[in-house]
Amino acid sequence: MTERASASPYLTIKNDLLSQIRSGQLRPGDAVPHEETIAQQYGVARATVHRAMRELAEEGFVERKRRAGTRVAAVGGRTTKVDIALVRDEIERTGAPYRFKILTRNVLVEDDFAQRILRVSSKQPVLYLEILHYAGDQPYQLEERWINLDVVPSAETQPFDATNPNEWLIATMPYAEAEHKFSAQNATANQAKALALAEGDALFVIERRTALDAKMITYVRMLHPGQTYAMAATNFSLSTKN
Amino acid sequence: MTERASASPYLTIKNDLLSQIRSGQLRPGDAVPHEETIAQQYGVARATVHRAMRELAEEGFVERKRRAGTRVAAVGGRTTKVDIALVRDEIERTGAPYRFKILTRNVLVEDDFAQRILRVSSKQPVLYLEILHYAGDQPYQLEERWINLDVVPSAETQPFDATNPNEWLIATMPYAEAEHKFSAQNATANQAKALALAEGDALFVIERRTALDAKMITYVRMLHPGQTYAMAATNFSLSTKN
DNA sequence: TTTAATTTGTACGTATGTATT
DNA sequence: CAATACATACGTACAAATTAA
Repeated sequence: MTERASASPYLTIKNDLLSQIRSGQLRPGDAVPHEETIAQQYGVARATVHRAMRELAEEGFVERKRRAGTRVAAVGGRTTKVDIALVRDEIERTGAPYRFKILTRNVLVEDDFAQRILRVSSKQPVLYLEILHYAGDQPYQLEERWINLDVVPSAETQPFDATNPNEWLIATMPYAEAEHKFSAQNATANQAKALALAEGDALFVIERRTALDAKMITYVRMLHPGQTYAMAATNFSLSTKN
Repeated sequence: MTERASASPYLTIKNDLLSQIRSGQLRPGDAVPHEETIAQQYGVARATVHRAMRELAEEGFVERKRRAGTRVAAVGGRTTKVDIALVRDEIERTGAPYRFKILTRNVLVEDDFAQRILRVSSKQPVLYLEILHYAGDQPYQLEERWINLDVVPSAETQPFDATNPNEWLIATMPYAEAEHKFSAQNATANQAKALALAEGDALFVIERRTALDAKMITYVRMLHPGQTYAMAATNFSLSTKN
């Protein structure tokens, strides 16, 4: 009930192999026939088979080695993809109106934590912000953000009234590299108050460090009520489209 | 300071474009030259350029439409990859010896929650397990697992003494499809006791539903102390190897 | 509405490079 | 050192989608 309409030959081959792997006809460790062999079976060029196999390898289903050939991968852990959407999109997708409020805003100099996390020297100023994002009247996310003013000096005078800091930063430095971490924390008194929770309630925390050219741009903690928030991982699956 | 040793032409092109996007020479919405144009610039075949562009599109950096051409993607949210390793691997990687203990084991019939979560009818039995995974003497993960005995009847008589249920299931049904969810919860009294925490402490929870051919195989909750556990997301980045 | 032009998407067959046995 | 099987590349061809005339 899965594989239908396999338009292009390379997708047909890819899906056929995937079915065999899933159904257990091909078990982990088993050898997959050579590209040339498969090409002849299907009456296609080797390049076509190659593409199917390359994608299966990228998605972790098979392992390929020159001379040794292709084998079904030993399973082990799983890899999933996670989308970290813009808060605004996330909220608006639920139908609720989005708004945000800046709770705290100040420039830190000689602040130990800021210096360490943004890897700046003691003289360099860092902008610290606390922002609360609402879904309608419900607090949805509390954002704690540090911005390296050495790299983005214009942030210091930005009003952040129409556009929130995250979206402003993205517009300013679109393709910086990001690194994420997920964890769980008990809400501090302050955090609980902002999010309308009780102190100690579990928070789902996303941390992000953003850098460009080895220079840290910003570090942000996004805190969500653990009861209501859950992050779904889109599962690697059968190759439907392309 | 990133692109060096760009072996193959297609990687050279891919990295060059990526640098231009990151540096801001190409901004979101900007048009990228046609494959043919780039091919001539680099003196390569169009297929070579095509591969570079296709991968950039897969990774979300550009958007391509026939006839309309290729443009740098409007940024929006970010996508990261998350590895959910086997507990044993995760623990052994820290250097600590791994062991596990089955705390609870019973067969549920007519259990509302089990029926709903595994989508089974009221007559079908479900195996319920609570397993504690240790890193040395420290409890590392509390696992709550439901197994659909209709699909995997042999689980009922499995001793699970040498191999833990997760690894046994993977060996039995290697390439089932999985769906993950991450969240934060406060520890119940029982959970806290098992994990040597205080009641109410924040837990980082990974939930997984595994299915094969539209039949649910197992549902599992993996609970971790929020203080010590953190999940890192490997960031999509500059195309280094292949 | 139909038709043509453009640009990406896939495929073919061949050739050569490269890691591994 | 040779043989093997994957990895990349070339040039050409045609299909499919989309825009413009």
